Parts: sequence; C-alpha cells; structure tokens
Amino acid sequence: MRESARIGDMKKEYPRPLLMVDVVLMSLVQGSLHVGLAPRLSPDEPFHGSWTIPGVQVRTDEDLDLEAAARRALLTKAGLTSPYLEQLYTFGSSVRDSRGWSASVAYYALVSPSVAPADSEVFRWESVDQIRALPFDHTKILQLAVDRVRSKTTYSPLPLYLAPETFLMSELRAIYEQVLGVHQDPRGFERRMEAMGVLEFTGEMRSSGGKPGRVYRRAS
Amino acid sequence: MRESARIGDMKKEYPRPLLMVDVVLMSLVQGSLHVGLAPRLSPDEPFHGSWTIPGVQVRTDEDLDLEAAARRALLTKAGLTSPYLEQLYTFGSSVRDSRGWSASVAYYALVSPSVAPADSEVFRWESVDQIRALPFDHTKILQLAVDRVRSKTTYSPLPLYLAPETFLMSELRAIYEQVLGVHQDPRGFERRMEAMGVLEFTGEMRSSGGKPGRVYRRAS
DNA sequence: AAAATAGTGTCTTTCAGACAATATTTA
DNA sequence: TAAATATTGTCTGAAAGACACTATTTT
Repeated sequence: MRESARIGDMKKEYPRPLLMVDVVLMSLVQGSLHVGLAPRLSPDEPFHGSWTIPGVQVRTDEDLDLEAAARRALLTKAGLTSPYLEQLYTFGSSVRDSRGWSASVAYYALVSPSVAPADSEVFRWESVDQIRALPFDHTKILQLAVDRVRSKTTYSPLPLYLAPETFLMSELRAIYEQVLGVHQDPRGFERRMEAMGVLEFTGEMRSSGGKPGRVYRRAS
Repeated sequence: MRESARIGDMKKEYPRPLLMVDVVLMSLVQGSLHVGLAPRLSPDEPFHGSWTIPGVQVRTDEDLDLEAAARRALLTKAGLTSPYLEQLYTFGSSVRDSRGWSASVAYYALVSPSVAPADSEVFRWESVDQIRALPFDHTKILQLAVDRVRSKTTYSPLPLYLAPETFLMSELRAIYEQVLGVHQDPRGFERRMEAMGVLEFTGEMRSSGGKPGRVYRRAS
C-alpha cells in the first residue's frame, strides 16, 4: 500500500513517476577528463549489462533528501564519498525509460585521482571525449555535466577538487589545461588564482625536476 | 494499481515519492519585481487557503515531460503561456511536505507586464522584496529564483522577457534598473546591449517626452 | 655547465565605469 | 525658449592575454 494512503485523504491519487538520482562522477585519468561508469546489474531493469552513469532509485525509507540519495549512489556504485557534489539538472519524461514515466535528478561529482577507484568488474573509467552512446538519455546528461565543469572551470576554483591534497602551482595549472584542453598562461593563471583567494601556501617547497616551487593546498 | 506493476517484473517495488513541478512566475508590476501567487484550493492538501507558488503534481497521463507539466501549471493557475521558462533547481526530501517524501522540480518564468493577469480570487502579484514567509520550502525556492534572475541580468539578455513587444533603449534600461535596483550608466548599457547583439532596430522612432528615440524589439 | 622548472616584469588590448557634451524633440 | 530625453565622446582604471626575462634548483 502506498505510503501517502496512510494519511487517509479523500483526494484521488495519481500514479507517480519513477524517481531516480544519477551521478556523473568525474576525475582525471591519464591526463584527461574521465567519467565513472557502472554496469546495470539487475536482470529486470532495462539495458541489463550495459555500462551507464551510476544511479539509484530514491528510497523514501533510506534517503533523507535528494543529495543523500546521490551520496548513496556514489557509495554503492563507486565505493567512495566525494568532497564535491552538486545538482546539475533534472530530466523527466514519459519516454526516457522503458519502465514508464520517469524523472532523474542528475548530480555531478569530482574526485582527486588519488581516491579514484581502479577499474573492476563493477566500475570503470572512460574518457569523456571518446564515449560511445550510453543508454537512456545518459549521453545527454554526461554532455551537460562536462559542459558545466568546463564552463565553471573558466571562472571558479572547481578543478581544485580534481587535485590532490597538496600541489604545485604548475600542477594545478596542468589540471586546468587537461580539463579545458587549452594552454594556460603561467602569469595570468597565477593572477587569477590569487584574485580568487582559494589557495593556501603550506609553507613547504617541492621540486618536480627543476627549481623547487611553493606547495599549496585548497584554502578551507 | 501502480503503473509499473503492469510490466510484470519480479523486482521488488519501492514506494515512490510525490513529484511536483512548481513555477516561480515573475513580472514587473508598479516598477518592481513581483511574483505570482495562487491559493491552495484543495481542502485535503496541506496549507489549504494559503498563497503559494503555483504548482501541479506531475501527471503521467497528461504531461509528456517536466517542462510540459510546468506549462500546465502556468496555464491552469495563472492562465497564461510564458515565452521564457527555465528549470531552476529540484528540491526533494522526506520533510518538505507533510504528505510524505516529495520532490519538486522548480521552474521560473518571466512575462511582460502587458500579458500579466490582474489580481483576482485565484491569483495575485506580490513584490519579491516584501514577501512574508510562504508555505513548504517555497520561500527558499522564491529566493533562489530571484537570485538567479538578478544574476543572469548582469550578463545575459534575460530581462528582455520582462519588456513589451517594442521599447526604447531608455525603457529597457529602466527595466534592468528595476530588476537590479541599481543605476545603469546609459553609455555602458548601450555598449553591452550592442555587444550581446540581442536587439533589433524596428526602424521607427518614438518620443517619451523629449527627443524621440529608436524603437527596438528583441532579435529573433 | 646544461637542462628544467618557478616566479616575475611589463606591454598591449579590451572592457567597464564615470562623467560630460551635444542633439532633437515636446511643452 | 525652457525642459526633457536621446545619443555619443572620451578619460580612467582594472583585468586579461601575450611574451619575455630572471632565478634557482637538479643532473
């Protein structure tokens, strides 16, 4: 029996759409932006066996809110907790899922390569620039997430969440270049970071082959 | 019986959250940004009689997708079709509605004062800057919508959808000033509009008390 | 010493803000 | 003619891009 029927209202009840939460998990693998995919495991779900953006059905008894459902999707499908998780867009229509009217609240998450899980039977990374078509409308969801990340990269410190705990300015610059795919001028890059005030000098220096540079961390 | 049960799958079914679509309708009334509110009419719904952001429950038999549901909300609660309708954010939790776990996909819409309906028993405009608390989490939804509109006003031609069919540059500038609440320099304003390339000179001139100015329309 | 990387100087262009001057109307 | 509004000129400072130069370390 449906939960709301317990309230004992007189109003006619309409059939409710399926509500999913899908999470586009991104990280830097081999110097380029990758997305984490998981296989459809349930034989009774559409696209059984296909690799898709990890998602879960919202559970009224388990999830306090949508973000909690997104965290659960990340934890159960990729085995991790992400420091950056943000809502992207909600897709909903009568045709996007063969099971009937469904809506999916899409989130995107960024993790540092150091905590990115290795490929396995139930998880794998794929380069966002050479993805073949994904089931459902997941190709569109992925495209929107990638666009959002690239866009925010141009005016926000978003890529800090793709960086390890500590890093050199040149390493952070390389991350921006890998996300955007274009060269970043060292001078201007340093000025922008300075202006945003999102970096904190750890007090340490480190060399990556030549003159040692300052080691930074993300400002809390 | 639940729609998905027709599929005849073996998988256990979970109770589904309530899925709503709410629309923050905005316009310029008496020189300031206003939001359209509608009263809760059903005696068996929470906050019966209170004024809220108009919304509908997603109907699997009526709405092709989420945006169609948003258009239906606008049409049934405000009696209009909006030229500008965009998804804002999705709110969902176990506590936001007393009927149980619910999610609301919030949209916002902008209409020109010329098509804004007059106040009535079932609809009224209220200034966004002097709203008292609204039911549910509607205060938060409204705040987010207002922030979004003000933010987009600084870098996009969004306020064109608050303008009448044709207008003088000074009138459009006044609209920007009413939305943002701050003076816009005529020179810079004209330059920005020019740079965005969103205006089209109709070829006509019109006076509003002094020297006649060029009449523009939104570029298609 | 040579190679590699870090860090800084600075020139130029672009753009936004401020303010002012000029141009045409209506009342 | 006076008042009102439209339109354009231009000065200034901030920010972005491009490029080069200096500094300090490793090999």
